[in-house]
Amino acid sequence: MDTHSKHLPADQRRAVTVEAVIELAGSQNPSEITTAAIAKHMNLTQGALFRHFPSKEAIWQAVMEWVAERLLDRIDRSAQGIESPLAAMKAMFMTHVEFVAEHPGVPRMMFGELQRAELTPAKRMVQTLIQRYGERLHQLIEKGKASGELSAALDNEAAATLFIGTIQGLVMQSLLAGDVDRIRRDAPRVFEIYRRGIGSIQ
Amino acid sequence: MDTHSKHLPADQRRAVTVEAVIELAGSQNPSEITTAAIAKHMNLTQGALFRHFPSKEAIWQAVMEWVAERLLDRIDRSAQGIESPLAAMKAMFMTHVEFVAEHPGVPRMMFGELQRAELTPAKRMVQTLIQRYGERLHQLIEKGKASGELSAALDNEAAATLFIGTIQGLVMQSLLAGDVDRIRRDAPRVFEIYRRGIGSIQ
DNA sequence: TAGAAGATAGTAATTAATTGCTATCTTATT
DNA sequence: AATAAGATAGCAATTAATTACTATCTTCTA
Repeated sequence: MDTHSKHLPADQRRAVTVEAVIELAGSQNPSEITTAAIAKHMNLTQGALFRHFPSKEAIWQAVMEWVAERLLDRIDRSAQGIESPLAAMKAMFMTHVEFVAEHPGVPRMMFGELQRAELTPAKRMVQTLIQRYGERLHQLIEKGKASGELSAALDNEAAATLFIGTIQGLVMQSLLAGDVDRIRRDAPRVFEIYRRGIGSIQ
Repeated sequence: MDTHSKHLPADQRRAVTVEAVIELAGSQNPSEITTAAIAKHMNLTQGALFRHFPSKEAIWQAVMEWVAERLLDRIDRSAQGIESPLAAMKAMFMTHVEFVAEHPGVPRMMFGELQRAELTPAKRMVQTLIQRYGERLHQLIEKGKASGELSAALDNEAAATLFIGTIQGLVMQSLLAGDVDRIRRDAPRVFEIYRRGIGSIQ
């Protein structure tokens, strides 16, 4: 890779663009990322971006597709082959946290996208991502109840909400502290409380 | 209120402005609220706003001051006189949730402000608000450990992070569902899991 | 296989629209 | 009448998108 030719095939250029946005979102407010900033970060002129995307909105959609694909794939693989539902949930949690620590702009972009009044393609993508995420959680929770690892009286929806909220809380703390690595350090400690909250035994 | 006179004293006009922003943030992306939209929502011309605020940044600072003042006051009063630390925490939680349900734009503005790269006055205000919020939590947690209501092995910081994250998760769910009232309905269910997570007994 | 022809990708400059802010004039209140 | 508050109109800067032109790569034919 890194052929020093400035000309890249369209699909590669699109991939580089997505990566550029995700990198930028790690260090600045996602809603303030301009097409000029994106282009500059990838050593391209602003106008050239529109050779590969019809609009800025389309860029954001591509970014969210990238996120949804990668995140779901990674959490699926992390839980695979783990017999205990609780252990699988912890693996999912840690993998998600690792993903977020690698790409701190991602959760902030997602939250920002959800805020939009209009139902943009990117927002719809975030919605289906979280929906699919929730399906994974519900399956594990049900399995956990059946195996007795999770409290039989557990409220499934609330447990799923709190699972995701826990990560959101970690993101918020890292924003407060201005320290991304804090997420990795705090994640196991916070999950331990969550685990006690949903588990059947102490 | 609602004196139909168009001329308002400066302090009242500032108060109305803050309320307008908070209302708008409840139904649209806070980062996309323009001074023109604020003015329109309060039946004023855009330029007139700058008679009362030196800059847009100053408006946001005023909003955050309003939020910090009200929120801290309400959670303080809600916990006052409650002997049990756990019960006090629940009261705080429910009061906070009620505040958020009344002003759904508030948590989204706060999160959005934390994302900014620059340290704006509004961002600084959010930081101190959350810091003070954390102090309240730490006190209650310590008291809860002493009284035996909370697990002695509980990780204070993690418990505080999760407390706020829990609310953030509820906000996210309401954004997904496009239904603010959902927050009120889900809050007790989610808190119950949190309570199990930090409590000493089942 | 050489090279013309076409397709693809990039540049630089420009445009239309938006936005925060200001200067000037008008109206209302006390 | 004096002053505070608001309306109107406009400026300067920013931003997404477009356009005319150029550079580079690919493919097909002689």
